[in-house]
Amino acid sequence: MADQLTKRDEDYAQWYNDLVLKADLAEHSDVRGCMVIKPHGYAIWEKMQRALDDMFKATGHVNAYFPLFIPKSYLAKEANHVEGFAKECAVVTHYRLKSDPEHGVVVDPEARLEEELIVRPTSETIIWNSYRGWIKSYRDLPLLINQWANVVRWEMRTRLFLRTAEFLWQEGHTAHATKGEAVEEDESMLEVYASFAEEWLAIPVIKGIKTASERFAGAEETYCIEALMQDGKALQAGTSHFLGQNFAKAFDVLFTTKENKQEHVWATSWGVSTRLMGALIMTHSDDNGLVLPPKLAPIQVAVVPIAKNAEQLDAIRAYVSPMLQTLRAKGISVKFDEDDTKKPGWKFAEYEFKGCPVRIAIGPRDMENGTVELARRDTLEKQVMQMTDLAEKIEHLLQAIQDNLLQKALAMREAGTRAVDTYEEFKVEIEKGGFLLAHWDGTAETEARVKEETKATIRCIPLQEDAVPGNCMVTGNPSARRVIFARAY
RNA sequence: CGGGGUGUAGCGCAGCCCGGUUAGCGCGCGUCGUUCGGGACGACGAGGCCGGAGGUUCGAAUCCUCUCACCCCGACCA
Repeated sequence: MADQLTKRDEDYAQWYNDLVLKADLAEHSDVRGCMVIKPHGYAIWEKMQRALDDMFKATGHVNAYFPLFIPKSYLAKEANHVEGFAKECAVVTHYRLKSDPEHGVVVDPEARLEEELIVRPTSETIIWNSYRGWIKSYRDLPLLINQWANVVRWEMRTRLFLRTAEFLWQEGHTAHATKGEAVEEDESMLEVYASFAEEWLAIPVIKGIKTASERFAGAEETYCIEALMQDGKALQAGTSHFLGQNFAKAFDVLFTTKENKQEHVWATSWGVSTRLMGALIMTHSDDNGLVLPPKLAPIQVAVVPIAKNAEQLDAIRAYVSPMLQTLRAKGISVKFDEDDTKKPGWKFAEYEFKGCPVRIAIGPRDMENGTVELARRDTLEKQVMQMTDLAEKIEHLLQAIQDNLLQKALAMREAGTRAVDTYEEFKVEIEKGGFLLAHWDGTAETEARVKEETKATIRCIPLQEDAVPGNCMVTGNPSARRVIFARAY
């Protein structure tokens, strides 16, 4: 892995950006830090949304929608929360424009809002303000709500999908009668994210908890899934926060227990964003462009006819149409690309850029032989195949590609994960990228020092039950278990 | 907010130092023809207030002043 990575490392950002553009997923907007998600990119996101939404529904959650604007006073109610987000909030101060002879259209100074509105960077505050009115009794609990929305965080520097000023996400906000139930919800949603990442995105992830310094602003515990990208950097792919009673207290959300006592409810919030698109792109792509797991590919099979004229095209269409019908009947999305303004070679390259898992080419030669030429995107292998039972073979092939991508990504992560025991060794190894498993004394001081000196952060304290005690690589003090260090996006 | 850089056709750039024909090139775009099993080729064509304002000069993309915008490196971050 190391070789493969260092090749790309220096201009990985450029490589990534070019790839997003070539694959026609998204582009930078003229609006500062914002992104235009193009149809191909959005189609992938929609597939993710649908899959996740089904998983949320299956675990008892329902969708709702809350306002984009948050009164400043709401945001301020939870001290840690506002402190964490204050530096990156877009603020609405006026509600009207007026025309001005000299400057065209200007903000009407008369129309200043009495209380500024914050464009939501996340929705805990506005949601908990509503929950106060919804939760009165233990009979109202648990409250399990998800929202699909956009949020705005005024980031200094942005990168397509990975960090944009506005991004799309889902945020779940739940309320529970007991701490145990809330923690259980956090863990179960983390599990949903982890299995979604592996089964759909074909990205293996490590489940863990964040250290205090990496924790969500306002949370008592932050659970996360962490993935390793091809350039050796880590990416936080999803989070699930145990909010304790912090928001219930800040917003006076009390319920009556069976014993007729008043208690604050326990809260969780959890989310994944369009950043998953970035994870998807960085995990599987190669130098020929995007590589999509079949389950998320808007077009799973592209069929390219090779015809010199309209008659040949008609013949090819007749030749393949039974197979196309069989594929479609199996729920496989197929595109028969008869655009005659593009040449076959152009289309081959284009479908590769866009990550289409399976491509089929059919020309006169195939019609004579009863064959097609089939190319798979993950391995770039091409083979001539008989038409017999082709639809079944393709169905299995799509599954095989899905599995292969996960295995490849897993192998990459395993190759990039190693244990280090001394800080000297750590400093050398961190330059090569990857996940470094090392002992840590549990203090914020040590964590900050490592970050300062090596740019590596503790990605998470893994949840796996394989804790072996040792001594901190920096201070030599006792450590309960190895944690995962990496440089991160 | 610090430190660097760039603004010339839809995109990517050259020209600027050393002022002087009608401002170029590649990609893309349009028409026609030949092509079509891995991003075809030829011919013709369309497209520019050279980021903006002021100045110097007979003459400014080019020199000077101011201004605006964007990009990169830091601080911040899902």
